[in-house]
Amino acid sequence: MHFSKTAEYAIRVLAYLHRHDESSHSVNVLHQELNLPYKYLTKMMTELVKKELVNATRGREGGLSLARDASEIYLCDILEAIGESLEEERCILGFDKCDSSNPCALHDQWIQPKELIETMLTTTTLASLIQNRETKL
Amino acid sequence: MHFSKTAEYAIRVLAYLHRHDESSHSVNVLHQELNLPYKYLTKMMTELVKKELVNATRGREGGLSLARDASEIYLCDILEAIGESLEEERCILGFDKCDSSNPCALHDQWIQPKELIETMLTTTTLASLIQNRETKL
DNA sequence: TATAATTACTACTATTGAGTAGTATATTGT
DNA sequence: ACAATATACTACTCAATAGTAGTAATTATA
Repeated sequence: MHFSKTAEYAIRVLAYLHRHDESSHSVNVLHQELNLPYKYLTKMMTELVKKELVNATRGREGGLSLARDASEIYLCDILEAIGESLEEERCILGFDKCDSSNPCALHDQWIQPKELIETMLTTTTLASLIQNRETKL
Repeated sequence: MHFSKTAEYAIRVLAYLHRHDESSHSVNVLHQELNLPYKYLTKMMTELVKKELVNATRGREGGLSLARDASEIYLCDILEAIGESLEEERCILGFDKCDSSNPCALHDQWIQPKELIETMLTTTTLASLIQNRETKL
């Protein structure tokens, strides 16, 4: 019941790019500032570029920056981009079809936590993440 | 953001044992009734026996049954038994120390969903799972 | 006592997520 | 032009979860 490493990394990197959006940043800088594995990051960032969440410019003085306004990048967009969509329909016990008219044994108990998680992921933007105070990235 | 297969299987099996607690049931029966992989089940059940959630009797006419009253087996006990404890302290972004005085960027947003999940897992018992209506296992 | 039915044990294979290595390609400053 | 600094690509290794195979140990019943 937690995010994948990749999800952790992606959220932290994108939040960093927003918090320091005065310029672009190389993978090497992100690697050092956020203490994330360099090679793994390059791969992940290439993916985020393909999914059009991030702009990349090659060559000397190149680097990475957000492709959209931070107020328009939702956490669910990030998960989607790394191939971990919300799976809103997925049953908590793994059944193919599970709804209130044909529920699994855990259906009722899972409704509330599930909805809070979904609300959190679909309403939280990168911009809202860092507005109030200094937090760890 | 979902349970492991092992967690799904364990919850379903234990709920089944409760729902049909007039007798014990062999792994073979559980395998057929719940459509779970036989060999994988034997391994998992052996583990649940060691963790004293399940009683096993060997030999002909043997089988498996709940070791405690279903009203005293909480979902978090099941997760604990299969080696997936709640990790209440674990930070959603993976930081070692993360609390309200030194929060990660997602700390505030994660508090509510996290608490609802924990409440669900620490208050839901096997007995409460199946009391009202017929649900899928 | 032999047999069938059962759990328990040891040791594999398969798949996936995480991480590494090496190199090709692009861009900019000198 | 060239060197330095970037991203992009291909192909690995490593670790954990999921699942399989074979067999040993146990026990009730015929």
